[in-house]
Amino acid sequence: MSSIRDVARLAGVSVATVSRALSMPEKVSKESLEKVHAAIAQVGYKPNMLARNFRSARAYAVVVLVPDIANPFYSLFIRALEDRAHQKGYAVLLGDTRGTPERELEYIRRVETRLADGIVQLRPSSEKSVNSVPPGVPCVNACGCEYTTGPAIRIDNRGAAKSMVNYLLSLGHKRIGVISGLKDNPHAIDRLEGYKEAIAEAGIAYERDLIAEGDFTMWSGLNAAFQFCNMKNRPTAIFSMNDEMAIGAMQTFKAQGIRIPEDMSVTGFDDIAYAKYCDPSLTTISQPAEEMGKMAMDMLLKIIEGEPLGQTECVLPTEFIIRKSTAPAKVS
Amino acid sequence: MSSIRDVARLAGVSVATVSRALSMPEKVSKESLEKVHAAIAQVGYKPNMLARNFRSARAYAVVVLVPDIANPFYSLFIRALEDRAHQKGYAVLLGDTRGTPERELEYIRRVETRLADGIVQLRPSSEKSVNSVPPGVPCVNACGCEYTTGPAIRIDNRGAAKSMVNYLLSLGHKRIGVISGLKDNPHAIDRLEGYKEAIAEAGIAYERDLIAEGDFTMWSGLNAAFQFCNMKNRPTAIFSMNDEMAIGAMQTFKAQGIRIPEDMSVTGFDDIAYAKYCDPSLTTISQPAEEMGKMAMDMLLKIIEGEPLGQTECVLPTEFIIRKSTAPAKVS
DNA sequence: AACTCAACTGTAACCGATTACATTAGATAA
DNA sequence: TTATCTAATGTAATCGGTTACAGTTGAGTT
Repeated sequence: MSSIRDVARLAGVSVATVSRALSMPEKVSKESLEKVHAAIAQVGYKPNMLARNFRSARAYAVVVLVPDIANPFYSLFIRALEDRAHQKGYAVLLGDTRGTPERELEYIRRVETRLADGIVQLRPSSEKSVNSVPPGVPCVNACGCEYTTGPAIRIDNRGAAKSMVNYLLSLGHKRIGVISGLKDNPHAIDRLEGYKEAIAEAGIAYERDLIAEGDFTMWSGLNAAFQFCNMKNRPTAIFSMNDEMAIGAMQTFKAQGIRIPEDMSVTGFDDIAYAKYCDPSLTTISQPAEEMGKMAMDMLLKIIEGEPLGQTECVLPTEFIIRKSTAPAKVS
Repeated sequence: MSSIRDVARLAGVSVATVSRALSMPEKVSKESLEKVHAAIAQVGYKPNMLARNFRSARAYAVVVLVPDIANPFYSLFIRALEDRAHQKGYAVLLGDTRGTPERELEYIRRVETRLADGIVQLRPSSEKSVNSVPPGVPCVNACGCEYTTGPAIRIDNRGAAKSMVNYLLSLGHKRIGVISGLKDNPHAIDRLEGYKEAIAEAGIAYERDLIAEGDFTMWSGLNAAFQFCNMKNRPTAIFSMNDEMAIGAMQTFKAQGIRIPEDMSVTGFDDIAYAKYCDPSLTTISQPAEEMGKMAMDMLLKIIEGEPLGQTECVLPTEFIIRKSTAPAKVS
């Protein structure tokens, strides 16, 4: 493999001239430039970026810590993140943690050992979080919650949940079931707050039985729905904390002969691609996944490059999307 | 930031001893080991992996070139790939190409400039492919086609397609429509071959009108289905070349009052998570995405580390999954 | 006592780029 | 003519590890 010295020798110039020809050509005479380019072409020289990065003490790479890349909301976010990173000359190291603290730590260590310059965390980290990112490690939280500390890009989970529940209330629903994420998941906490606020303002008492716990997978939504099917006093609407669980729940309801939306309204959260095409299409909240990905990357790069960031927290607007899975409550 | 020399000075040993204490502790005396570890703890030393990688001329990273990470089949594959890479101490650089040749080239260049040690290509590269990976760049093709050159992990697309069409034929269907990928997509080519073989063996003539072209997105499947709805002599079954298009097509059919599977059987390909939960659940072919991800990584690492690989092409078995979207043809 | 050997340690070269600093040549000004 | 300046170039240090090689020590052998 040819190095800058081979090129210099062949071109009859010094290594400094070759280096300058590549990074600041305006400082090099036309003749030298030509000789250098000819030599580069002749030996097929490709600069060793590993050496360059080592010298500049920058990896030009960032880690994206994600609980599960197969989750469509995350993959949309990551696609936008990668796009922006690429524009800025950074690589994206995929860190699929599968929710295990060890793997999170290993990826955080990658930054400490200089293999990456910073981290975008998609895992919702709360105060209670075990592995907090050590100080000095550039980090941006995306998809965080209200209690997230440090730079963050997020949505108003509580407000969005509240508006969704208010919508169901406005359709005449009085008993509204919830399919939640894991109890200690910060998103689940914030969204449940929104639910509680909405029903409280409508003068409806909070019933613990109406909350079914899932884990954001379709399968868990499918199971959670059974809890409602077998109830003596069944809710007439379900607020699911993401689309996948809502889609799973709709399968269960349909299989049990419960029609959607005639007998049961179902709502989701995220607006994944499939929400539009499932049967019936899903009323949901759209998160600006791509916008969030871009902003998270921009914010992280500012931190890495030592630029001041205007605001450390950025709350992006959500969009309310009404489709066919919701209808007015039947008058009984 | 502390370097190995700081640690050596503090511990009262040489840099070589510190280095050895970390990478081959059995070669270092107990006393030195203790002094070194104490010094490391005291100054909070973290080795600079950028320097290590530079010295060893290895990035310990691989690029995964993927047309679209938001595609659920790809994200499953990548999750398994990342898992294996992580086990072996390699990072995964995400290269979402969005199908543009420039971005493919830029990621290939990352390997040439030593920022990565090899490439796993998910983009189906055929002979005609514009940007072939230059010789000397370790590369494994995953999800390739029959004409893929070089090391490859793939499935028998033609055989799988043929068995699916044979199944539809066995249900009594005579007119079987196809929702294809883009005409020049290698998967689409192989799978169409399988379709043609199956109907030819059943003595059915190939009709160009029965082939609708999509692009593997749900939206394109939705559109393609209209082509069949408006036909005077409608097919009674549709072989879609992936699940997403099949799901899109089912939406169209249902919206047009065509019942599935009573009036129309629909089949998919890939067995993505939604295939099981959509309505009706989809008869499809399951690709071993995770197995493929692992094998692709193993194969690439062998190439990178110069080990001989037994076979350069590995064809993995698919699984035929019958669900509720297919039924016998109505006797007319 | 002299020799051999193993275990451990230290010195310094090395990887391939970048870049501070020194040097040279040629143009311009005094 | 000499001083001054600019543009172009070269020399060599540098980044932080790894590792070849040489050296030291002490135990075991003859």
